[in-house]
Amino acid sequence: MSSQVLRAQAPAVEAWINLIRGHSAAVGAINARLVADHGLTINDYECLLLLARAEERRMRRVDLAEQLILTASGVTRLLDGLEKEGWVDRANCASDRRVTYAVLTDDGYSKLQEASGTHVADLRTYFETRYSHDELEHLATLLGRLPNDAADSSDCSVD
Amino acid sequence: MSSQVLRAQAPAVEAWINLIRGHSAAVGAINARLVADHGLTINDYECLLLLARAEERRMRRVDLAEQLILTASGVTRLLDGLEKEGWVDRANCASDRRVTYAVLTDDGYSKLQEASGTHVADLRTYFETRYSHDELEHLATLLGRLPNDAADSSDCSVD
DNA sequence: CCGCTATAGTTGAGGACGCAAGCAATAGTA
DNA sequence: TACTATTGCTTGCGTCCTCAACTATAGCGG
Repeated sequence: MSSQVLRAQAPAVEAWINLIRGHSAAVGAINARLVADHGLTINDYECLLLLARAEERRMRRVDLAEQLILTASGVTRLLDGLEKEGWVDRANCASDRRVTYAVLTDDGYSKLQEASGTHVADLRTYFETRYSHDELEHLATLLGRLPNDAADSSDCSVD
Repeated sequence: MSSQVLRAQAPAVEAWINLIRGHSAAVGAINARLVADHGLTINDYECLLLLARAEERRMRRVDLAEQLILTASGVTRLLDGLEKEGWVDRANCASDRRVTYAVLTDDGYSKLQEASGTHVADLRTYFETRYSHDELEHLATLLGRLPNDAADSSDCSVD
C-alpha cells in the first residue's frame, strides 16, 4: 500500500498526468500568442467563433455557456468584455422575455477573421510539429471520448 | 477566407478542441470527487505526491513549480495552504540560504495515502470505462509529447 | 386567476493563478 | 574587496472563473 503511493501504476494514471501537463502547456503557449497578437483569450475567440457559426450569428447565453463549458455567470462576464469592445451586442427574444441573445456584430466578425488567420496557423504549427496527420486524427478521436456522458453515471453515484 | 472561419478544418483543430473539452470534463469530474472526498485540489494532491516521491520527501519550491506547471508565486500560495493544514513544513538549505525546502510531514504522508485510495480508483474508473488498455497507453504516449520543448522553437519566433 | 416550480440571467464574494516588483543570497568578474 | 548579474522566494494587484443568492419570466395544476 505504502509503496503504491510512490510510483506510477496503471496507464490510466499516466494518461491522466499527461493530459493535465499537455493541456497546460498547449493552452499556455497558444493562449499567450492569441493574447499577444490579438488581445483575445481562448474563450473570447471560441465565443466569437460560436456566434459566427450560429444561425443569425446569435445565441442564447445558456447555450453559449454549455458550448464554452462555463457557468452562466462566467458567460455573463465573458460577454461583458466582448460587449465593451463592441464585438457582441444584446438582443431580446420576442417569444421569451427571460432570454437575452448575444449577437455577433460586424466588428466582432472582422475581429474574428483577423484573429483566425494567425490563431489557426499557430494551432496547426503547435500540433503538426509534434504529430503526424494520422496521429492527430487518432488523438482527436481518443480525446473526443472523454467528455461523453459516462461522466454522469460516475457523478450520480457519489452519494 | 470568410467561409474558412466557419468550419473545422485540419485534424489539428479537431485535436485542439477535443483537448480542451476533454480536459475540462475530466478535470471537472475528478477534481470534484477529490475535493468532496478529501478536501484536496488536484494540485494539492499532485504536490503531496511529488514530495512523497522525492528524496527525503522534500523539494525546492522552484522544482515543485516546474513539475506542477505553476509559477513561483503559484507554488508559494499552494504551499501556504498545505502548511496551514500541517501537511507540509519548511526547511532551510544549509548550502544555499536562498532556498526553502517544502517537506512532507508524516501527517501529509498519511493524508496522501488516505486520498490516494479513492483518487486512483476514480481516475482509473474514469479512464478505463472509456478506453482499452492499449488505447490508454497510446493516449498517454501521444499526450506526453505536448509539453516538450518544441514549444521553445515556436515561442522564440514570436518577434 | 393563484400559487409552484423551473429556467434565463445578473451580481457579490471569494478562490486560484499569473505578472511585475521587490528582497535576500549567491556567483562571477575584476 | 567591491560591483553586477542571477537565482529563489514572496507580495500586491489584476484576471478569470465559480458558487450562492437574487430577480424576472414562463408554464403548469388546480
